[in-house]
Amino acid sequence: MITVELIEKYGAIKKTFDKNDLVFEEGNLPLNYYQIISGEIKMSNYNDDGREFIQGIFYSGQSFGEPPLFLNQKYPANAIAVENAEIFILPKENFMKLLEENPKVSIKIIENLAQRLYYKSVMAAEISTQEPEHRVLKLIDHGIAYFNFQKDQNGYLINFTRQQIGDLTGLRVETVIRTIKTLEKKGELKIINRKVYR
Amino acid sequence: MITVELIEKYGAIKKTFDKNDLVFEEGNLPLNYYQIISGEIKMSNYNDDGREFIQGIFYSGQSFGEPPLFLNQKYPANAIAVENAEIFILPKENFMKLLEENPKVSIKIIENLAQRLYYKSVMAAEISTQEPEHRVLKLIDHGIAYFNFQKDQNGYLINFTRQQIGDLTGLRVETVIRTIKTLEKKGELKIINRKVYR
DNA sequence: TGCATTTTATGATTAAAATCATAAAACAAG
DNA sequence: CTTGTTTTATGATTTTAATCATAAAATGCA
Repeated sequence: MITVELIEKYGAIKKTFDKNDLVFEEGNLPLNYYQIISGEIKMSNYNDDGREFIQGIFYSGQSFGEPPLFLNQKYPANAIAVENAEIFILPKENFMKLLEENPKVSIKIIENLAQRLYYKSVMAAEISTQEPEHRVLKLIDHGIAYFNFQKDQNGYLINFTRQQIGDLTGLRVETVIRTIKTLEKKGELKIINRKVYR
Repeated sequence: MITVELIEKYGAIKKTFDKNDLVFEEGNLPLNYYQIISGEIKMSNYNDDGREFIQGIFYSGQSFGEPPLFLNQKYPANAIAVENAEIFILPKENFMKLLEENPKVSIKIIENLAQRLYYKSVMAAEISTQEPEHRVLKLIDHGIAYFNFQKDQNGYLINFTRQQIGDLTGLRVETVIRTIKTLEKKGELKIINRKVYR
């Protein structure tokens, strides 16, 4: 998103996070802009009985957690490292200064927020009105376009666990397992030693 | 929100829409920036068996439909006038020119997108993991802060129909009616001749 | 290499919201 | 004022995904 040169010029520091480390926590006020150098970060909520909902998964080069930063509101979700990660951390004031002095970065931020809003619009409609098969397929097809799924001779490898698919679509893991099997029977996707291809 | 002076300077035209008129349709490519002068617009989807999901409701002064405009993607939902409305329509090229030449407007757009992303994050988590009472209350409390609910001696008047609440939370109208009654019994809200107060 | 944990899997049962049916009250339009 | 439509309401029934229980396979790591 923001080039290494520019973000470092404004005083960003690099920080490493181990797997399962918390980057920030639901309810806290935002102090920084975060941009992933390497690794994988998920943003998620837990309801009262511990059930998780994954808001999104972010990869190298992507930023996350900006909306509350712009609004001075508390984080609505947690950010957790799914695997070891290295992240640029830029204090809010420096970030705002960077934006002011580099109007083109604003456009990048807008495009990024627009992309995420688009994803949320599509998935919100899916989750609230569509049945499991439709939801899972939509998530997978979105993932092919916007998450970093790799294509090989079997098609696109959907490298999410059944649990992750459930946490992204609001379904329980058993339902996802059964749904994926049904979708395979219908020829919508392939299962090759437990991995899902589309 | 772009000032009347500025938006007109860049060639926006005013257009009126009657109740139930379509402003744009799901699947079409965006050509314009839209900003409401007066009236009320809803963005919503219909699933295969006609069930509606309302993405958001927008009021005077607010803009809508920008994400696909920035991304050159098809609209993921329809925009429909809930009541007679007047809207500024600014062609994409003019809008982009306006943004380039007025960097402060970019910040406004960012804040607006951030706000909508925040709402979607909160509601997505609600819809996928919370039970009806929790969902309905969350929507109402969000509405008090961000939709234009009026306060009187009974509290905030939630001027949504039960059907609208259902379409915003992914619940059926009968479920909303029963849920609201339960919430009243629990003292979370008031029902005064069928109107809901909080 | 062995052991603990995670992931995938499947069957049986349950619970909760959707669906179906029906109607009264409120509101809007002519 | 009358009539048609929308909104709110309630009871009975059904459906579907969640839950519960259990286990094999795969993976991670000490």
